[in-house]
Amino acid sequence: MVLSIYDTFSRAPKEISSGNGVVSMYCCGPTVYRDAHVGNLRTFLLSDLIARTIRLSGLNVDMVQNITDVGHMSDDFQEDKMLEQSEKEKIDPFEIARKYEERFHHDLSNLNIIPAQKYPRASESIELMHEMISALINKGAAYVAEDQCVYFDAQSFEGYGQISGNRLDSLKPGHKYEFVEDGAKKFHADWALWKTAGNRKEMIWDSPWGPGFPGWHIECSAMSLKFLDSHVNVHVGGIDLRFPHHENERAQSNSITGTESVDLWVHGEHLLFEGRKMSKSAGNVVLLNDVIAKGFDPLALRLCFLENRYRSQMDLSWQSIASAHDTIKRWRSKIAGWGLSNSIKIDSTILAFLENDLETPRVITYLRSVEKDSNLTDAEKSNAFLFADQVLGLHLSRPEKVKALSEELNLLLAERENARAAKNWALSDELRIRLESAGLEISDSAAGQSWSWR
RNA sequence: GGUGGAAUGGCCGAGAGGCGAGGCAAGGGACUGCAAAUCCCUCUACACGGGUUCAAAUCCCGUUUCCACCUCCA
Repeated sequence: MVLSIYDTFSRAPKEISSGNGVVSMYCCGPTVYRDAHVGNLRTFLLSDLIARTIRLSGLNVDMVQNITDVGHMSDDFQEDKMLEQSEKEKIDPFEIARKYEERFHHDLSNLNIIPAQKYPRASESIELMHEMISALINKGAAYVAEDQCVYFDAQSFEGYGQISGNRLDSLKPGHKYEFVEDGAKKFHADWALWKTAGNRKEMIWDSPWGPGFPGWHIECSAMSLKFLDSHVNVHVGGIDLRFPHHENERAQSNSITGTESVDLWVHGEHLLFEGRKMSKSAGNVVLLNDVIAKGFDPLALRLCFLENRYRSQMDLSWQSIASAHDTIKRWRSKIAGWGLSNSIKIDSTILAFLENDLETPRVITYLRSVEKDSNLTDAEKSNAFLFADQVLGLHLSRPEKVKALSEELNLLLAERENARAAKNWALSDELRIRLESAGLEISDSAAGQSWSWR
């Protein structure tokens, strides 16, 4: 068996394909002008789940994720997101890019996401894009307009819109935004491959069409074809990218290769936070660092995502993160008690759930039932959890990290032990409150007082 | 207007023709000096109207509501 995933293009589950036992994957990466929020991270986790499941089935994965550090325009179409942020922070745009790129990798690591093989940067792939744009012009799929920009000719690509279901003739120009007819494009659905510099002074490159900068969609085509040998087995991205980004990417890539360049399009649904879309204006943008700052294990967020289907919108809340945090803690402690084995046996039930369109919610439910099943031995329970954890990635075999206690807390603990020995309950309770507010969890049993970090 | 989804108990959410997931919250109990943690128990739902079927939350038709995308949002 191999993994089947729902394919947006054919609207049905489809088995993943591979060449020589290696599955090529491309995942649309971040635009590094700000921190990734937990919604972005959900999509990045999706590619990790796919890659881990593929590996569990015995195949290899070659994954590429781009870093967009130029060409992604702000909502008003006027300014590059990078330059806008550069203006705000008074830092060079490339420094901005490296800063947020670094933080992006840090977030991935905190979420226990296995790194891709390559993270090519748009700003370092300009030559690649030039080559592709030239090739598209030669094939008659793109044209240089009067405004010195190069546009893709949407009508040249038969089957434009098949991923999203949109049709060129029913796409209304400018429905969402006020449509500004600049006269340069031949058709309203055409998009820019290369934009002329105009007044722009930073982040511009020379090109056969004059100084300028690349459009957003061309980078993914250029990088995916270059670094994955002209064919992508699995393409991953957020649902919002289905149209127009992936539609345009497909048109570009297929025009170059003359074939269907992507086998399987996977889209992750969006995340709401406490019932609302995360947005700056709503003030409910949550970062992984916010989760960590509240004292939660970042992997609690991972568990929250795993408990929901990747294709469903989900509603995240602080309560669900807190609950996931406790669950992971309990599992780690139980697994430590059951004992770890150095050889993990295949659990075909779990594998079947995963290979059937990444049914991680079922895996979690199954694990909860294993946890409670008194007919299973400790070794069997431990094996089920550790097998699943190869994909779940919750570090379930890791003993709870023990932060060193400060001297002050040590003294308080000793003091409380004495108070308990003297049956001075009032003092003992008061000390417990102080210890708990410092983040400790105190438990008393016949064996005496013990503690752990919350 | 076009396109892609969704509607399940106080909340979050799996399930996709038959035997009522699970979690959180709440209430009760065990344990405890009292707690915390843990364990046990309780609480029972599928938007509306038709249809198909022995049987529908699940399939079909219609309605309503919600979300997303519509030309540079993960």
